[in-house]
Amino acid sequence: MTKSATLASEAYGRLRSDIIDGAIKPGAKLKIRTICDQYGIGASPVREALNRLASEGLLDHRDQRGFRVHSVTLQDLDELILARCWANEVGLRNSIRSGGLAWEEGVTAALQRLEAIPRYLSDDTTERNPAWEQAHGAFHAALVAASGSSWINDFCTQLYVAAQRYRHAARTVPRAGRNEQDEHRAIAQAAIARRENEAVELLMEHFRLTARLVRAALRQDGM
Amino acid sequence: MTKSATLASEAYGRLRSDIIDGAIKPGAKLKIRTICDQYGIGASPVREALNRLASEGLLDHRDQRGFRVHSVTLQDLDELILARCWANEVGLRNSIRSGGLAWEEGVTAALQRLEAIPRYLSDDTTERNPAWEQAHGAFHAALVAASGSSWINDFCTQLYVAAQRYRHAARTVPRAGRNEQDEHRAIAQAAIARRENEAVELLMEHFRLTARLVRAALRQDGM
DNA sequence: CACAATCAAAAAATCGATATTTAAGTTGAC
DNA sequence: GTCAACTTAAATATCGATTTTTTGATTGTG
Repeated sequence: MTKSATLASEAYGRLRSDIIDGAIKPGAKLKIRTICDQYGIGASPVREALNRLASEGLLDHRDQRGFRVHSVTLQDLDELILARCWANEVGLRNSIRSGGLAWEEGVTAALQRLEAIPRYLSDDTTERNPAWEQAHGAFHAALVAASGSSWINDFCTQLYVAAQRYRHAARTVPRAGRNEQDEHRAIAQAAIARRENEAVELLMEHFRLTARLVRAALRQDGM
Repeated sequence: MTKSATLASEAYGRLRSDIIDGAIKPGAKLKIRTICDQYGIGASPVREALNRLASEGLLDHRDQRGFRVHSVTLQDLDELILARCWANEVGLRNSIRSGGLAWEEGVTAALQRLEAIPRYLSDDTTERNPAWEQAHGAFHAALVAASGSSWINDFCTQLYVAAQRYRHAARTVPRAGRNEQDEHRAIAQAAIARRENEAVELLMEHFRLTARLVRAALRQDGM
């Protein structure tokens, strides 16, 4: 399934998933020895994986004191959303201005794939569908793909990952009659039609709505 | 001087400096064994350092094929400047709007420190002064310190480091009657006086001017 | 009772050796 | 002469053991 060329990369992938999914809880300490035992991998590869994750902001690292999962707080959420809105606004505006046919096709294709996949595995919204999450990330990446700067694109995906962690950290996010599919379609249509301000506004609202729901859920969980 | 708690962090710091300074050339391959011999450090810490640097975009890494310094190209420079302008624009605008006394003091202090340090060690602009470079980075960080999002701040410093590498890669950057000190002071004054648009415009021009000089120098060096 | 100093267990960091993989150079067939 | 298959040297990746540091508990002291 996940066939990485090196054990370090495999450990990186698995840890990353576990952190994003919330299987490893925010604030939790990652003891190297424990991970080695669980994954059946030596310390060196695990260590490399942890170092990479720390550079990406998923983990905190202090010399001689090990690694722990970056904690989730309401303030961090605000800071995250701020950065996310900024990066995606820049990325989307530039893509709309200078994106060519390839960009349009990318957005359309990503949207179709997203709509073809069920959001949850079962009906009761408890079991997330990894395939959907994958397609969702690809959709948001496609929107800003023609930003003109790979730095911006990388930032967007990095922020997307961080945000995903928050969504999953909030145990019970109320769906509140929300229809994400409609939002996605509206954003994509406005973008491809080159209605810049409308597209940006829709996308920002998309982020802010998610943020509001997550914030409420976090408060309820006493955080 | 550079007293790191762990060998991995020390290797990270030294490699980072060498890469930014251009002592290790863009595109060069980093053989782990060689680094171990040079630094007198084992493979594990070196490996960790390399992994961190790769996550930050200073190195390229492919499984089983080692690490090499991310190459410098004219296109990459363009992409870098674009991202840098956007990130710093939003950082500065937010700081000017919501920055308090602490922010003002930070900018003022950083400027004073910068002006007190000579740009070059000798008169002929060949030998850069590390202390100045340090203060220069601190100044630019201070400008955006009150952006309201640590993500944005981190991105700005990351982009600053990447840009520094380009400045150093261009062997002979003509000074062309430029007075950086004046530029810095003008930017700081406009920012603190809350003249938002003026400050942003000055900062952007500051970046673009550097970019033009570097681009010209790179072309001359046949790149 | 608070506080410092000491000690022991746990965890992080590091090293040296080994196993795998890639890259390069050589040979041989067509 | 070209290209493929083989061989060898170099480099990456990994493991297991050792060293160093931190943490938490315990003990003794003011």
